[in-house]
This record gives sequence, structure tokens and C-alpha cells, in this order.
Amino acid sequence: MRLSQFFLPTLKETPAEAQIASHRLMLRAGMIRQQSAGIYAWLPLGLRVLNKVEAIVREEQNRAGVVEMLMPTIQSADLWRESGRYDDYGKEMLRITDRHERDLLFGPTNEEMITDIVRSFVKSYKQLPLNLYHIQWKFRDEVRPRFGVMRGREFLMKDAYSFDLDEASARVSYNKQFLAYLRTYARLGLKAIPMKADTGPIGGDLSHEFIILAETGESQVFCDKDWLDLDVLDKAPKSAEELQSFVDWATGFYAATEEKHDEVACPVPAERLHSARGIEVGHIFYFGEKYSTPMKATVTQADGAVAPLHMGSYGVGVSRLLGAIIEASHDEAGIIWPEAVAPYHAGIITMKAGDAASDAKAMEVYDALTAKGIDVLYDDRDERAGVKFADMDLIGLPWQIIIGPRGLEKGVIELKNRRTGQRDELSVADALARLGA
RNA sequence: CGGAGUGUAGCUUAGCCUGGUAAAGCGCUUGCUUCGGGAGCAAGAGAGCGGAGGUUCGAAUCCUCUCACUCCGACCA
Repeated sequence: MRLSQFFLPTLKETPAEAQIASHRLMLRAGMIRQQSAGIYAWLPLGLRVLNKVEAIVREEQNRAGVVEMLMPTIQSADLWRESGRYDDYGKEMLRITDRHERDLLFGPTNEEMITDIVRSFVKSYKQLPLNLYHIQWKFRDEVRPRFGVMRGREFLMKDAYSFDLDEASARVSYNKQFLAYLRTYARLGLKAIPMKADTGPIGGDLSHEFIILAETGESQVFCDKDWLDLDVLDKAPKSAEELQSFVDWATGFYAATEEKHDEVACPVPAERLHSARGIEVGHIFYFGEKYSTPMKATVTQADGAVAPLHMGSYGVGVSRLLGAIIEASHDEAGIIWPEAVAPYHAGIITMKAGDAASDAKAMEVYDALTAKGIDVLYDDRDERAGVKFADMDLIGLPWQIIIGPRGLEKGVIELKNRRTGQRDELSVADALARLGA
């Protein structure tokens, strides 16, 4: 993409409403624009990242054997009356009335709807287990939206639901998601730590929050330092037994949120205890028959008896993840995208506008990269070098290719790594090779 | 939902206390000079001060109502 033909409204000054780094940087980098409290338009650069994050979440769900579908944003209040949550949910639920005076709502989550769908088609234990997910916009009318996409009212969420015959089987579904979550965050370049979460009235050990560490996190968390060095991407359990031992292993390290942390009872010695701020980016939960019983989602078992389904739900805040990634990866100059989600792999800057040799070389590099399928953003604007550098640092592409008359005289161009700041003078061929072209 | 606060040009803000008919920087337009880390000079365009009502000879400034947004607290992917 040539920047002159793109739409990248970067801001030099920080809009007054932005308090935290990710919000400030997303606004300044021209990724989002607030349209109402907690509601954002996704501008082209932001959408590219959102799509990349979404794609990784989707790939890992698919890898775990979860099947994608898509449910509507608008739901009928009747389903929620069945589960009893229509009255319980409170003002967080955006309630809508249509022209026929029917009560509708903008879905804050989809347990009721998915339960309705499954109960109408699944009648036999032979159809289980069933694992479904969708990635859809949700709306929760938060009293106080803030921090940009980190706590918006409208947000994109991946929510998966598992249906099993019994708790033992549900545990396998749960474990699959547990692994998928760790894989997903690792691929996003995040260190996410599963922490035991409140299981509510169901009890048991099947609920975890996934928390990433970032200075501006909303809550204090504690974990075993050993967690910080783990690599989960090399783990590939094949059987249910291997999967269970993986989960046992992964949950064996100490990790607790502030509310659950007890300095005295903590099994990890102080020198190995890591304390940091955390942001919740996912939550998985087994809730058994909570919805299947009131909504009569039952199957016939092998012995002919009829029993309610055992369910679990698994959420990832996709849009929130963008904020979380930036919180975990930025500096004074701007965003530093992990390569897996960067809106473009590299950016090209020409130092001297109107210099024919530079422009020609830039196009040569641009074409070579594009031909190899590498996304590249070429800043071909008639701007001064400083402006281009500042914008390129701000939007945080992993690599910057700097082309100017001085270098060309020596037959080199510069390759700058956004994260390390390291700059190397290389021949075009070497630079392209470094970028994988 | 309780408490606090802010709405003035595209953005960041000054002006409001002590009413006299809107100011600056950035951005934008044009020209010239520049061009290796957010250029310089010059000339321009652009707001009637969130909205409605009121007080007054006169309101961005005072009063009332209303809307929006932000911050602190309780709550959440």
C-alpha cells in the first residue's frame, strides 16, 4: 500500500480524552475514532490489526476442533426470560423495542441463544461432544466505559460454547480451550498467565482467567517467575490424557490475582514470586447445567434416560486484545507491533521527497516485497523525513526501510528494527533477504 | 449508579472570576526557500463559543434547563 492512497489520519497531539498509552496511541496512530462513549469506528490501520488478531484466534479455535458459526447481535428477550437472566442482567444489557413492541436486546453474550440452537437439534448423546464458537460484536452498557477499546461498550468477542454428556467429558472440552488459549496468546506475542477464577455457584476447579502482564494493567497479579520463561507453542498433547497432564502442568505454577493472593500461604518463595499489573484478556468457564436445565436442553443417554447437557463457555476479548498488546508493547515514540499482528510487515521511507533515484529504488523494493506477498506500507508522501520517521515509529511496523541519496551513493539502504532500534546499512538484496523476500 | 469536572476553529488550549461582540500554537490552502528525525518566511481560509431558554442596551462570560464527553469510586471480555 502506498501511503498517499491510504487513509491514515495520524495525530501529532494527544486527544484530551485518552488516559492510558494504548488508547492514546490508537487514536494518534489513526487506528480508531470514538463515535460515542465506549463505541469506536475502526479506521483502516486499526481494522487490519483487528483482522489479524481475529484470524489468529480463529485459527487456534479451529485447530482445537471448535466449529465456527455466527449468531446475530440482536436477540429476543424471550430466551433470556427462560434462563432467568433478563431480569438479573440489569442495566448493562441494552434493551431495544421493535415496531411491534417486542422486547429485543443487543447481546452481551450468547449462552441462551446457543443453548436454544443446540437443544433444537441435539437430541442424542451420540451427537456429543459439540464445540461451537463465533466471533461477533457484543454490547454491554458499561456504566463507565474507559481506556479506549480496553473497556468499550461495543466490543468484538470470540465466545465458544461446549456441550457434553457429563462433567468428565466437559473437562476435556475445557482443556482443549485451555490449550487453545495459551497458544493464541503466545502467537499474539503475549505472555498470558492462567489464573484460577471464581467459579461461582458451580464450584470446582474449572474456571480460569487469562491475564497478560502490562504496566498499566487494571489489577495486581502475582505469579511464579518460572512462568515467564515457559514456551507453550512447543507443546502438542495428542490424547485426552496428555492434554490433562498438560493442563495440570500449566496450572501447577503459582499464579493469583490480588484478591486470591495470600502472602502468608503463598507456596512460592519471595525471590521467585513475580508481581505485576495484569489485564484480563480471556475467561473460560465450566457451568454445568446452569442453562441447560432451565432451558430444557437435554439429550437421551445410552441407557435411555434423559439428562441436561453439561456446558462451558470460553471468551476472548478480541478488540480488547489490541489495547492489551499495545499496553504490553510500546515506547515513547509509539506502538511496537509483534510481527504476528502488525498491520504491515515493513514500511518504506524515502528521505528526500522528489529525489528520483530514491523514489525509483523505493518502488523497486516495494515491488519486490509485494511480489513475495509481504505487506508493506510505502510512505510516498511529499513530507519531510522527520514527519515520516515520526509517523512510522508511531504506527509501529516491525521494520523500516530507509532510502535516501546518501545511502544510495554508497549502494546501500537502511533497515531499522522498530523494537530494538538497530539500524543496518545493507544492499537492497541483503535487505530483502532479511525481510524474507 | 454516587461524587467531581469539561464542552470555544480539524487538534491542543487561552479568554469566563471582574459582560463590550473571539485569541494562540499545531494542522489546512497558496507562493518562495528548504529537504537524513515532526522546517523557515510570507499571504490566506476556518469557530460565534454543545443546545434551548432567561437576565441585560449588550452574553463565550451571569442564571435556569438540557445534551454530550471525561475523571474518581462500585462493576465487567
